[in-house]
Amino acid sequence: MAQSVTVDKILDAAEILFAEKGFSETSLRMITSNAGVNLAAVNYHFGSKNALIQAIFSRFLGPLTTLMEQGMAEKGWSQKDENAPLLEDILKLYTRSLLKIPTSHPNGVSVFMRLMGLAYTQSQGHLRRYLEDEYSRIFRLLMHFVKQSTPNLSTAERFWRIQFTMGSVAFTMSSIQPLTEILEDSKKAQANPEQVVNFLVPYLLAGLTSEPVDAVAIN
Amino acid sequence: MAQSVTVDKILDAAEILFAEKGFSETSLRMITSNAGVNLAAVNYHFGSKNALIQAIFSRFLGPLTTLMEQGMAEKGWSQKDENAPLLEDILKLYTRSLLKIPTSHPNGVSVFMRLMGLAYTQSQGHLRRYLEDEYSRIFRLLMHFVKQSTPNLSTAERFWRIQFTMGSVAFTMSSIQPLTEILEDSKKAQANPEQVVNFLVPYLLAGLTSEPVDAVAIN
DNA sequence: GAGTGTTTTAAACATACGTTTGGAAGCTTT
DNA sequence: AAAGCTTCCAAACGTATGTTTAAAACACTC
Repeated sequence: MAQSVTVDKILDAAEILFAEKGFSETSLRMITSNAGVNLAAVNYHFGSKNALIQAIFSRFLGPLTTLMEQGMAEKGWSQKDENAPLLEDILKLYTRSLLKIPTSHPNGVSVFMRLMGLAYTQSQGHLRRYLEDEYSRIFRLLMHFVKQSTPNLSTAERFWRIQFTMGSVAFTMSSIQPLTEILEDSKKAQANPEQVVNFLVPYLLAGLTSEPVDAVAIN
Repeated sequence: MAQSVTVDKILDAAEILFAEKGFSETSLRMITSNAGVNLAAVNYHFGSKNALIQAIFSRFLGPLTTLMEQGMAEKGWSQKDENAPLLEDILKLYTRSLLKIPTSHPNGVSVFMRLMGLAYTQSQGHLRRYLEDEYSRIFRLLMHFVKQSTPNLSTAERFWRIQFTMGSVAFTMSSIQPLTEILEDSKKAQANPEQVVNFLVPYLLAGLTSEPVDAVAIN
């Protein structure tokens, strides 16, 4: 199980293919032939296709959560603390952490951004369970801060605004732009991740902090 | 090819299953057994699984585009017109049209909202081609109005803001909430489509109309 | 009610998939 | 260099999939 060359070749190839085509639409034969390894290698090294999918997610979700926890610690955020962080800082913590990963990562940011989006939309039961088991703690913590920093929102409106926000993020991450090729400007708007995040954060912030529709909650 | 009972039973069952599990994850055997028809019925009536998928999309995309074109006509919007419609009205036209469909539709709004989301995220080549062929006209028209009504945005920033917006919409429509079950409040926030749209439109509007990051473009 | 076209049915077909197998090849340790 | 472990490989396995077939059942016209 030690970091073999084959394991990495499989991970690199699978990551790209999954991001391009989705999980069910990508076969082990495509992956192994792209990776230049034997078909049986996946089952030998990972056990199953599902386990491979999970391995791919932990390869970047591990570093991501580490970076975010470090960031929270540096800023002195704590669950106990009464003072809420600024919403803008929460968003920035997330996006900055995301942008920090790829230096060590073979396939660039956009690939696992797209994977992140797939994790939401492809309903793969095993993946959902795995992600909940492994990463729900940091997710809940983040949500705690969001809740703290938006006290003027009703529970329902906050829930939906978070939903909308995650939608933007997840979708933006699908840089493959399935339908949106129709937009004539899609070629002009080059997909430099940092630039995109520059646009994204203010956009989200405006939506999240806009005047509530609901009656203000006591919370 | 006339509207047979079998055809409708297949469409109704397939719609729900596709929305729940995705296209590749739903087999013709699931569909036909849920619909209570013979396995061969799909190929007999539709020709192929892909054709069935397309048929499902035209069943609600047809009415949707009709409603939107009617709405545009009523408001007197025209491609030639110099006066841009309000961004808010564009969004409302879309969401209101969406909410108007289900009266005639067997499976409620949220099902084809979810399908709409799938259309973006599942990259099914044939679907993309089909949607582009059939519905790119109305889509481009809509984008024309959006461009008109946001003259202060640079091409790049407008592109990305539209991208973010479509992400929110597509994702919101996936009401199955894969990962978001983690949000404790997900049960409290009942998914009444009209209420969701009430939250959604102002949220999107705030993001779209917020102060540009880019230098203002001449356009 | 015989004849004609349409729809339904059970069965089979071909193919692609994830997984397993048993032996060969490659290392490392002795 | 033999032994023991790990990794690789070609082949096969079982299963599930979309699709096709040919006959049966049905519906309707004349």
